[in-house]
Amino acid sequence: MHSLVASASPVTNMHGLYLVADRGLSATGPVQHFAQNESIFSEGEAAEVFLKVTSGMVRSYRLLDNGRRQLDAFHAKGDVFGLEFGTEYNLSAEAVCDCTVVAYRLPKLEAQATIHDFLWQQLLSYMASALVQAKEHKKLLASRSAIEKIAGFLIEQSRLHQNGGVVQLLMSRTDIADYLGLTVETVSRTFAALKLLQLIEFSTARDIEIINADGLHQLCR
Amino acid sequence: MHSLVASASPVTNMHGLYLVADRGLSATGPVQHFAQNESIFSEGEAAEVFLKVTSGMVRSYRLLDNGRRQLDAFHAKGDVFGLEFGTEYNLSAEAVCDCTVVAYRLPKLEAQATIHDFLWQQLLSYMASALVQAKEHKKLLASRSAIEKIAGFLIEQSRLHQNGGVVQLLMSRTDIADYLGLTVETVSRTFAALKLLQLIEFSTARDIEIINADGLHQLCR
DNA sequence: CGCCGAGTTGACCATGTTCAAGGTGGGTGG
DNA sequence: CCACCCACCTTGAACATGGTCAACTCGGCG
Repeated sequence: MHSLVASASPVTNMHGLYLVADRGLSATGPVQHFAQNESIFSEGEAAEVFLKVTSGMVRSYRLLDNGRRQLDAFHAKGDVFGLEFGTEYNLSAEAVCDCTVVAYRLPKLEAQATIHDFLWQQLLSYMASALVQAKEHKKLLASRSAIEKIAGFLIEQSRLHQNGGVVQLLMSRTDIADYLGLTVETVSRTFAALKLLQLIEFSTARDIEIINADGLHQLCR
Repeated sequence: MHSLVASASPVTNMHGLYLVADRGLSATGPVQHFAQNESIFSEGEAAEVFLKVTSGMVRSYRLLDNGRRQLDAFHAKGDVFGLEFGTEYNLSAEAVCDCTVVAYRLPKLEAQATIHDFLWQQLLSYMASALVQAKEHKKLLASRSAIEKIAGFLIEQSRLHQNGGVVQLLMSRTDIADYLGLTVETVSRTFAALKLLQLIEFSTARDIEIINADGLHQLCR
């Protein structure tokens, strides 16, 4: 389903909607580079552009009054982020690792009449991708145990960053914790538990080898 | 923000997008009625139409292999649901209480060229609403304690179903539990705790009077 | 070498789940 | 009209899980 939405060639479905890839949008400038942990935009800033990841990974998050941080999403290559429906960004975005992004600007209000069908389709496609991602994330957040969340998270990541059976995690344990609503300690312990169960293997903390994919799937149901 | 998206008159924002209410869609038939707990559609069925609530409330949910149920959303009057980007519904939908809905069908593939701008805007608006709702839901699911979740849930509900300071909950404790990733027992105990803290009051389980709204807001941060 | 951030591990404690039992209220049938 | 039922809600006690606090390891880097 996700691949459908992100597909480069037009595809259709029962509702008759085409979902297409980049057409009708022009970048506002060259590709921008951001160093690890560098801020891309912050909550409350004027949302003048939206962005697409061309390499690396971006996290968008919200800081709560109580000092906790909630990660809303990880954005990998090809993902669009910062597309807002208010005048300001309602999340902050930072580079998870060194990364590059392109910025886009929508046609101005007065030019709205000239927005073409394929641009609407384009926007709709971005929204649909975001919605699918949000639903996946909700599935993880609603799990009742840490082991289900981490198993689900690893499966999610393995779909994106699989290099010959090894999943390259670009984010820190803290990032994972804030994404799943857990603490760093629990994340760490749960990775250890999965290793004990012989479902995964790892020498370095961020290169996870999936030994038993079926077992992982069983956990996250 | 939510009100912006659902607004009946066109509004604009920094990105220059109009978000509009119903235009360009025709219902496939008369308003349909569903009795409490009646199924509207099920996961896996062909997604031939999408629907809008005209009265009452609908829940969409997913059943997991382990027997648990995850509520994806409550849909109140005006909310659109069942708008899929695959050929089948990926959730099931049921009436929370007696309710009425209208069904819509998108123009067929061959007629796609005739989809007008305002229809694209319309669809985009639905997607945006769904995305905003999903983000709110994620905020609740990521909370670390039951009391934060319930407080946030009550605030969410009070924005929809406030009748003179009293929030009318249309759904059961079980529904709330499955929506927040808790057990019925915890939901019940947490309502009792909020009552003890003098933040809410209730004689019947589903008519919740909010005594101290500020206190509730403080809890969910 | 020493520092520092990231990750891990342990012990203790708070919170939520589980299992079990009891209330409560609306609806039905005698 | 009352008695009964059943679904829904509440409450209690024991237990499991994850959070908290603290110490320790590891690897990179000046």
